[in-house]
Amino acid sequence: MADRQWTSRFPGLGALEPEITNLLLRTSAVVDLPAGTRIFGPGQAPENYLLLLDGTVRVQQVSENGREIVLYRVAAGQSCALTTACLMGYEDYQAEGVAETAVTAVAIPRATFDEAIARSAAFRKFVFTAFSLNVTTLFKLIEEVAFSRIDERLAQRLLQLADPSGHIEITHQQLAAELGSAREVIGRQLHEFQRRGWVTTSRGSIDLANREALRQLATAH
Amino acid sequence: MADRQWTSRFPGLGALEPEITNLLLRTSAVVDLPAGTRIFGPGQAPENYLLLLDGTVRVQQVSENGREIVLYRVAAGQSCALTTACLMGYEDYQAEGVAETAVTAVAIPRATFDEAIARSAAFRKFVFTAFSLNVTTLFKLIEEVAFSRIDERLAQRLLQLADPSGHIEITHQQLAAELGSAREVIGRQLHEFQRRGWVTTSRGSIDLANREALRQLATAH
DNA sequence: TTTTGCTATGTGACTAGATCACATACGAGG
DNA sequence: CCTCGTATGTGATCTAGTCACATAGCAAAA
Repeated sequence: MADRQWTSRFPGLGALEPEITNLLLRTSAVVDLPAGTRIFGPGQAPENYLLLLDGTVRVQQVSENGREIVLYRVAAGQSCALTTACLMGYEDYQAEGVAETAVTAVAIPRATFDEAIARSAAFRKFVFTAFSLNVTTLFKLIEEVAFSRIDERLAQRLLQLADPSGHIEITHQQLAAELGSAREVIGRQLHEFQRRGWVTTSRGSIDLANREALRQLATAH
Repeated sequence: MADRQWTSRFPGLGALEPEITNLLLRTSAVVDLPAGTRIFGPGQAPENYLLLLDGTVRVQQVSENGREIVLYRVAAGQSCALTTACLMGYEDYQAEGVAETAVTAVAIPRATFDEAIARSAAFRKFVFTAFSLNVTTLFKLIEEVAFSRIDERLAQRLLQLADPSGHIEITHQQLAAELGSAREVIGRQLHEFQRRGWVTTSRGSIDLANREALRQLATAH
């Protein structure tokens, strides 16, 4: 099957040494996970290094008092950098990873991962670059949470979550959990967006009516 | 001089392969940086992997509109994980690192770093563990910024910054930059702490008068 | 069809924190 | 003692989060 050749689907893995490619293809499994699967979380350390072939994984932080904030998403063609961190440092993170859609992923066992890291400069570069990119997004997130207005962050997130037709299936509560805010706040902001004609809302979904206006607000500083 | 043997001052580097230890000792320089030195920042990528022998480095995020927040500190005996990230991913971070005190550090050139990573499992583990630990602190920071009260965060930071006698040389403005808050807010909180007899303040410095009370507030959730 | 019940959303009052515009106060150097 | 830069104090106002509770949409059961 085509998945035998999955290494070619990751730009950084194209130039891999042949014996490393073979090692990866031989010892890794391609797995399918249904939407909603909890991939890792507190008390559930990931056992494999995951490369996403299809679908998206949402990584979120849940605080003691039940409040949530989405840290980042992992899309097809990316590796789950947090998984990396866990494998590297044997750290038990508080964050959890959830399959947001049905997910197809390559699961590289730790032993293979360690061996590939040890033997291949190209593989190291691939892993580190992915990891490093993610730290950058965390820095941006800290800055946004600390200094950005909630309406800007909401506009930005709506644009990010919308499908090509501008539709989003999401509740106010879920949007609040995206941004680490509160349901009422999101509701009021959406109300204002609707008043301005930028979105239309209905129970459980939102449609973008004026992406340009939202984009302008999102990039306003 | 004693610094020839600096590898022994990092627990994770004690069990290093002898030829790797030699490589590190041979090609790395021990450098002294005065307090206030900007070690890396936007447009100033670090050229070496730094291991701190003495002093502390403050890593902070500065936003476009000039607001600041301290991301973490690197203390003696630790490596600068962000430097790591830069070396790994060739990413240009927005964050900047500043020597908070006079700093003595080992500067490992990139070539040596790459070689040690390639050849030594122990060195990899040392680097990755340090990096991974730091991601954990970033997650905690995100949670605190998003969900914690400013008085709790201030109490926590005062305890962290105080010297053994409970004294801190710092202005309200600097404390605000520590926490990503505003000077007036810090001033009002300190006023309240003082009213309760937990601290005494004077121009440019603070003294802790009741650490236990501060600790209790800091760990309240 | 009507009822029931769960979930989503709306709303006002209140609190916390950030922002703005100033007013003072301190302390080193002239 | 005076001056000036920096640090701190303060009220008004705005934004966002919290709390308590009301209402609305929708689907399954009666």
